[in-house]
Amino acid sequence: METRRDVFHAIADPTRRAILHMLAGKKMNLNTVADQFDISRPAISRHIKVLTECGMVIIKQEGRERYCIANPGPLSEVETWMKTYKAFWADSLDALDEFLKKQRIRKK
Amino acid sequence: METRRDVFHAIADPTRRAILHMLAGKKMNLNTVADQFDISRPAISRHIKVLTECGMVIIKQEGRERYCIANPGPLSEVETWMKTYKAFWADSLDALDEFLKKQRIRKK
DNA sequence: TATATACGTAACAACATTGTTACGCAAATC
DNA sequence: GATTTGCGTAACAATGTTGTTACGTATATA
Repeated sequence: METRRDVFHAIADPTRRAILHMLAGKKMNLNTVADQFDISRPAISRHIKVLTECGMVIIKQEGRERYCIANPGPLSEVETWMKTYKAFWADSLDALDEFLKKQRIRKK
Repeated sequence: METRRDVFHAIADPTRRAILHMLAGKKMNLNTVADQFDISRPAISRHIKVLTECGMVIIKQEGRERYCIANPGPLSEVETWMKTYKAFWADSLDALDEFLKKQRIRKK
């Protein structure tokens, strides 16, 4: 049991994915982001904090404004993880296939 | 605030990723999986339940044994999600680039 | 200088997650 | 039939997460 703040954890939350969605293509400041959601600004603030902690969002301070800029970079970790096991999983899929075939036969 | 049991949530936990790692390439029954971890069998049981709920693991009952088979299929959702925003994120990267350039200039 | 704006953050409540032990039940084995 | 094995699950404690309101602080503006 420990606090986990990596990319996998960051993108696990639908609100955070929605925030990333909004930031994709245009930088926005926090209040503009918060206006699009029904939840409070502090809640959004902490979601964005989680995103910055794993590098998915970078904050650009400009006077009293803080622009949020999406950074897909850390997603490569997720991509790598998926790629790494795809070859192994192919074997699993064989086993799964075999299993499903047997099931189909049983149902006949 | 709601219970979320999708692929994103499933792979967010390192223990579950480790379980998927173990299952990649060979089906195993629950006790065999649990033996590899320091945490209790019921805990593993529930992790696997989360994985089955999102389709990442499929259970093949054989007598009193229940083989766990990894299924990478649902990961396509993650892949699709990443691909969808890559084009948009390119723009974000431009903004990020610009920001970093300005920072570099400032530091001179 | 007074005020509005754009945040961060502390303090709290509600709920989710993750672990534990204890128990139950069905399949295999004796 | 009694025991062992493989597993699910209930009940509980500890901790994490996510939301809220209330407040503080720095920057822009009147």
